[in-house]
Amino acid sequence: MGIDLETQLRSPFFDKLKLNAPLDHDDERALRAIVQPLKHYDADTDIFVEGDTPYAVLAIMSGWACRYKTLASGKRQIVALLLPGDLTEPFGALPDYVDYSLVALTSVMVAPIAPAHLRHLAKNNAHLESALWRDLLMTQAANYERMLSLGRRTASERLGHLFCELYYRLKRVNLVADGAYDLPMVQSDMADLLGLSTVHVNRSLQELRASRMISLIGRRLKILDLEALEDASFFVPSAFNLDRQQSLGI
Amino acid sequence: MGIDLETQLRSPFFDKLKLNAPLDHDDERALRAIVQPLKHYDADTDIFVEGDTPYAVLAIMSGWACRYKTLASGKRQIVALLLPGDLTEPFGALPDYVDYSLVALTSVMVAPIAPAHLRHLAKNNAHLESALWRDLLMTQAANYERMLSLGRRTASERLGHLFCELYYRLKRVNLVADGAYDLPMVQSDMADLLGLSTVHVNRSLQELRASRMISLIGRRLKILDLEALEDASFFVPSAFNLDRQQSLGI
DNA sequence: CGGTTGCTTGAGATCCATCAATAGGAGTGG
DNA sequence: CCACTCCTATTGATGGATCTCAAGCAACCG
Repeated sequence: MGIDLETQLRSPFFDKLKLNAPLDHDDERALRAIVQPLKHYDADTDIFVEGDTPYAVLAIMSGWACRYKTLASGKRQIVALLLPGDLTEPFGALPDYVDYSLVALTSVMVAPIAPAHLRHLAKNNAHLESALWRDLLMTQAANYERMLSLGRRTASERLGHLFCELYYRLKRVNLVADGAYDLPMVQSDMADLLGLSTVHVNRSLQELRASRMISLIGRRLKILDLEALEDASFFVPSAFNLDRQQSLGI
Repeated sequence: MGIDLETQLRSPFFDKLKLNAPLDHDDERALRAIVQPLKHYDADTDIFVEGDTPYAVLAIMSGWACRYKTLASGKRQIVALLLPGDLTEPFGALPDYVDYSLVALTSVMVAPIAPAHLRHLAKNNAHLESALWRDLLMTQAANYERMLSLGRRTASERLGHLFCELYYRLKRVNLVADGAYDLPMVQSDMADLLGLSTVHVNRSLQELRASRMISLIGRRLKILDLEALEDASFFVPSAFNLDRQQSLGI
């Protein structure tokens, strides 16, 4: 219950929930009470792998992680990017075993939470319940958008769309400054996320740079012309912003 | 409360939930009590379209529907197939508006359910709660598999994988007889689902027929060699069967 | 019957993958 | 501080998977 934990929990996870429903200090305290001691994972280490039984739902406190699946042929597909504030699983349940792997893309701090505790909390706190469901719906919406990218967008559209998505998701948790954010992925990661080859990611990246919509130097991505990028990649911000009202559909 | 409604609700939706947790007649009755009058949609009619506010979570009682998104360029991507027993949305929440459309692929009967009622029911019935969450996890698993297909499987692998997926999903609700099931999709639907062109779906279909793994005549698909088809399309049944135990991960 | 819808086939174009090689850091050890 | 290695980014050349365009054909239907 020290300042340390409080500071860390206050950060992205609770902040993001607060965008979904009016939560006050009591809600925050209730949530904090069920968080287990934070855990740390080094970059490029597995959090769990295919076949594991997850020990808790993890709230990402800092750093990036991703969920991926592999084919027997060796091909890899990243199916979700987990950013600060994200939950690794739906808040109310844990599978007995997972059919995918979770890996830390950077050094990561996570807050393990027992889904049974979260469900219990939600049962007695309508605002929190609403916020958690809303978060789940947004995650689903992002999944559908990714399918649309994989199935129907061209390579540079996929890249552009990804950068827009990250822009909005990171802005929600205050990780965007001056239109720029850290992008701790190598090109082969982007390839596995977007269903492309590394070489082609490289070339598409150059297109986006050439048309002056983004700059990517080191691990820093800057969006130079958001509107143009959105148009070019068929990005619709509203597809991610489900939180128009506070109601939860009776 | 007539026999009619009882018979229909007993069918796929409740049956599928029963596979996830031990539910008895009382659970069934409680569930039936919150179902609103069934609604019917003709084939090829919209259930709702982008921008609509959904009036309820719909349990598909019979027939097929699908969720799709479109790009400004006109390209279409089906992001989910909704089969008998499926819920159109996560059981606990409804978005204020949807960024996709829902269309009936065949004549469809749906049971509208208010998520607030479903949540309330779940709060007082641990088995039902468990079954609903488990169902949600399975839906998620199917989504991840679809991403893997779209990103990393070849055309005929995608088709083969789809037929395996449908085989297992339909078997759960007793819609498979003698290794065969009705497939009420035209080739352009499959194309939009798998991120391919209609022409290429046609050609890949011929490959699968030539290798004697399936037969597709009229709207009836028969799996001739399940094992071969699974191997050829990197299908892993366990990726869809999350229901190994009855626990729900504390 | 004419019209529509879905399936099939051919030919050519395009996007993207694969293979292979080079180059630029960043770290490491001597 | 240099030699070495590893990792990532980059570039070129080639091939292949898939798309697009276009046409023909069968089944169905009012």
